Amino acid sequence: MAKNLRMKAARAALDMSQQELADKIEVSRQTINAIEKGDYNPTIKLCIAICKTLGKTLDELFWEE
Amino acid sequence: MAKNLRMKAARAALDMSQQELADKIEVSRQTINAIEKGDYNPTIKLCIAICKTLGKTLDELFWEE
DNA sequence: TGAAGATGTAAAATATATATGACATAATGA
DNA sequence: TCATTATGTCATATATATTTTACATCTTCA
Repeated sequence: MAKNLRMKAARAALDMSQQELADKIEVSRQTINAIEKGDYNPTIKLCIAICKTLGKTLDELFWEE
Repeated sequence: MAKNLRMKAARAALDMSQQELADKIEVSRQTINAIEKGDYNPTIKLCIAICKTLGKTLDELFWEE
């Protein structure tokens, strides 16, 4: 999978660290890191939690043409 | 998790059985059934494959308010 | 009737998402 | 210079998504 730069950008726009995002969603920092890096194929539930925390929708952060 | 009736409806609109959808995506029929039934927390990759096959987007089939 | 397709469901096995702990490096500020 | 924070990465362990096989019910059609 490719890097998720949209997620990284959305997080940066809120001045939030990977650790802060991980804490809010209650997952490990490594999970957030791996998703942004493109190593993981996260579950829809986690994606939705990330989207809500970052104020984005699934299509905005995770849709692929 | 709640039943995914939007997915069920989108599939029905294309007159596609769970088996046909499963074959196109290359997963088991039980996986499709479980997702529609709400038993599973599928991966984003699988959700995207389902969306593309059904002509919908992530927000249309999997977003939750 | 009864055969076949569609769906729901369950148990056991396998694949993989995620956690935990640890270490390294770069950037920043005291 | 040093301490701290943010990030990247790895190895091992655990939780859970998914497969496989199987069986049951319901509908529909020959």
